Order: sequence, then structure tokens, then C-alpha cells
Amino acid sequence: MTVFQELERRGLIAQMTHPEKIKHKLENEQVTFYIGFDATADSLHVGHFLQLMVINHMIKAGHRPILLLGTGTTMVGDPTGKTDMRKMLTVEEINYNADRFLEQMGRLVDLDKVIVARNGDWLLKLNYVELLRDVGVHFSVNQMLTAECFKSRLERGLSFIEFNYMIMQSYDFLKLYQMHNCTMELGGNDQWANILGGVDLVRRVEGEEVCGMTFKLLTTKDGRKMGKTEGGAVWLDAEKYSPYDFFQYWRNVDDADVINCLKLLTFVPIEEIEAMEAWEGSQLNAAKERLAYEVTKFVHGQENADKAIAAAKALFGGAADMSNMPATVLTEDDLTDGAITVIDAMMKAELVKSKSDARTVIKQGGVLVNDEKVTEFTAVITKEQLSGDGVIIKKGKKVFHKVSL
RNA sequence: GGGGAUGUUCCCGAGUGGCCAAAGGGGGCAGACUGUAAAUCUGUUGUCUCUGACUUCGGUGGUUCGAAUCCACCCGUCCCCA
Repeated sequence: MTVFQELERRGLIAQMTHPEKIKHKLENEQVTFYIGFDATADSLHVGHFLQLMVINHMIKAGHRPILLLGTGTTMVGDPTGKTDMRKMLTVEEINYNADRFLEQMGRLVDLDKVIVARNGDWLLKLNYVELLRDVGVHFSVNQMLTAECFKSRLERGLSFIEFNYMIMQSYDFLKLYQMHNCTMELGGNDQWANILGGVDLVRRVEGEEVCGMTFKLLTTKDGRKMGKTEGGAVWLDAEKYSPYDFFQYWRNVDDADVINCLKLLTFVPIEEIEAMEAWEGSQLNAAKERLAYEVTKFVHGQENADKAIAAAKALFGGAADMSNMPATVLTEDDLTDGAITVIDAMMKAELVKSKSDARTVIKQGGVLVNDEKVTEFTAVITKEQLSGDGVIIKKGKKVFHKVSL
């Protein structure tokens, strides 16, 4: 099976500028392509992960990826999919974020097989008038305004800086074509307009027909973005989002989304996944477990994945295996008269956002300490209970947390 | 530059002097039901030293016994005109 077929069969491909040509190139040449990552946060999230999966599929087929870190474009901010302007980041923040990205990427793709570039290297030293004359001439404002990403923003407000994002990204493609003979840009489907901009620019400046291809975004069946939770994004950084929680996130996906996630986010052979499509009802639970395990294994390593699945099985299976669940270790200072209130302990463990929140959950019978329902706000956990293995605080049906001294 | 409108709690959105910690919806959380799913029903959703107190309605000052509500200035956003 060729990469193209693999991508297609997994349902990854969303749009292509030149379907036939892309298919031909991918099957007959070594293609140098690029995917850009804007360093807007200090950790990658699952959206990036999907892009990295694509890169892995491509590497496997012998193609040559350029990982472009958006140290320049992040200065401007992509308005795509945003209803409001992004928070402006400083150069320092952006470079810090980009370094974190690279560090994490190193664990997810083989960096020896990719070219890493930072668009700040050329974007930051551009001369305004020169850019206008060399690049600006090639863009039609009329045409840009018809792009979906701007249309919606025209109603809510679009600043000039954000309007220029497309030009920056297009210029990247031109630059990478010139520097590395990069002939293809890949990206999430929301990047379609920006990619087209680059393809057009290279054609106009260099007379070369380069290609663009976008991939499905990771969304639920009803179109909502995946990888978002109340608390924010599902980060790939173990510090920001624990492997156990990461595992649970995928373990809890909707029935309707499991198959799609398996295809997009794992290397489970496509034949195997296609066989699962016939599964129904509670059978899908097995598919979810597989999904959670595979994704966690790839992102956090075999060991963490094993721990997560063991912890989950123990907790949901009723056994008291406390070794692998998220845990908080208290100090003597947290105790008053040799004990800590359940409310304070929950705060320490970050199970609740405030003490009021803790009271509410207790009032509703949602808190169990070592399987015993907490009924009083004044309930305490004693030092004796905390020593040794500690206690398990359960909030609701799915949140377990070990607290010890 | 001129004219008009607008800024409310996580989001949308009511409220236009006291009955407002602020309707309604969404989202979140918890309970029931379940398969660690969905749907449904119920409760809950500012903070705290929690039957009370404190802080919140773009910002700063003012009027008033009392302001999210009135006034002044400022800041942000949108629409129309140039």
C-alpha cells in the first residue's frame, strides 16, 4: 500500500490542489514537503499530534519533511478559526515555546529524517517596502477577502496584522521552495486558504506548480473540535496533562468517534480498524481501550501506557491498585492537629476549583474517601490514614486521586 | 475626522435606581439510568472563616440613604459616512 493509499484509506485527506499530480508524486518521487507549527503555547496538543502522525506516515514512505516552527508567523497570529484576536506573544515567549515544541517532537518523530526550520529566520528581518513590492503585488485583496477565514472575521473585526498572516505563510512556502526545493505544503484543513496562497505565490514568482494538501481536523461526529476540555487543551506534555488523564480522555470518547480516532491517531493496521467498524454497543469499549492504549503508548511511552491501563482496570474493575493513579503527596505543613479536611485535601489534589466547589460536590454525594461517602464538610483525613499507601479520594464516578503523606 | 450603537458572571444573553450573586439558554460539575459511551431525567454552578459575610456587571471618578442600572471622563469593539 502506498502512502497516498494509506492516507486516503484512513480518511485523513481533506483537500488537494492537484489530486492526480500529488498521487503521482507521492508514489514515484521523494517529495520534500513542509508543515508549519505556530508556537502559541508551551506544549503541543492533540491537533499537532495528528499532523505529526501524517509526517510519520510520510517518513515511512521515504519522503522528506520540513518541520517549520512558526517563530515569525506566531508574531503575527493566524486569524483562522479565531473569533477574537490572539494574545500577542513576545519574541522570548515564542522562542521558548518553539524549543518546547521541538523537544516534544523529538519523541514523536525521528528528527534525523526531518529538516527543522524556523520562519523567524527570514520573516523577522524582512523589509516592509521590499516585501510589498516583491510579494504584496501578487496578492489580490479582493480574492483574499473571499477566503472563509476572513469572511467570518469581517463581521467581528479583523486587524491589519492578522490580515497579513496569509502573506507570511505564503512567503514561507516560497522561501522553502527556494531553500530546500520544497514542493508540497501540508496542513490541517483550516489551513487551506493559507496553503493556496503559498501555492499561488510560488507559481507567480517561480513559475513552478507546487502542491498543497490538507488533512481532516480531529473533530467529533457532530463537528466539534476534539482535544478540548473544560480545563483547556489535551496537552502532550506529561506535566501539563498526566498520562493517566490522557489515557482516560481517549478511553472516554464517544462511540461515534472511536473508529475515526483509531484511523487518524494510531498505527493500528487499517485492515484491523476496518474490521472494528462492524462492532456495536459495548463491544466498542474494547476499541476505546485499544485507542487509549495505542495513543498513550506513542505519546508517553510504553511504560506509562501500561501503567495507565493497569490503573484504569484496577479502579474501574473494583480492585484497589493504587500504584498508578494520579497522586498528590502532602507534607506535614498541610496538616492541622494531625489531620487535613477532605475539602483541603481536594484542593491540594486540584480535584476542585474552589472550596465552594468542594462543598457542592460533597453535598451532592459525589465524594468518596476510600470508598466511603463523605457527608460532612468537616470530615477529615487523619495522619494515620495518609501514611503508607495513603487514601483514594474519588470525585464523581471517574476521577480518582491518591493522597498520601 | 463625523454620526450611531455597544461592553453583564466560563460562553451567549436578559436586567435600565433597592425585591440582584444578577432571568433564560449553552457548557461544566454531581446524582439516577448505563458500557468509564450516547440520549434522558434531577440537582448544582462568584468566593470565603457558609443559614452569615465579602467581592463582581469595560476603567476611573461622581450623584444618591442605596448604582450593573443615573452623570462625567476614559478605554475597547461594531456599524454607517469620509
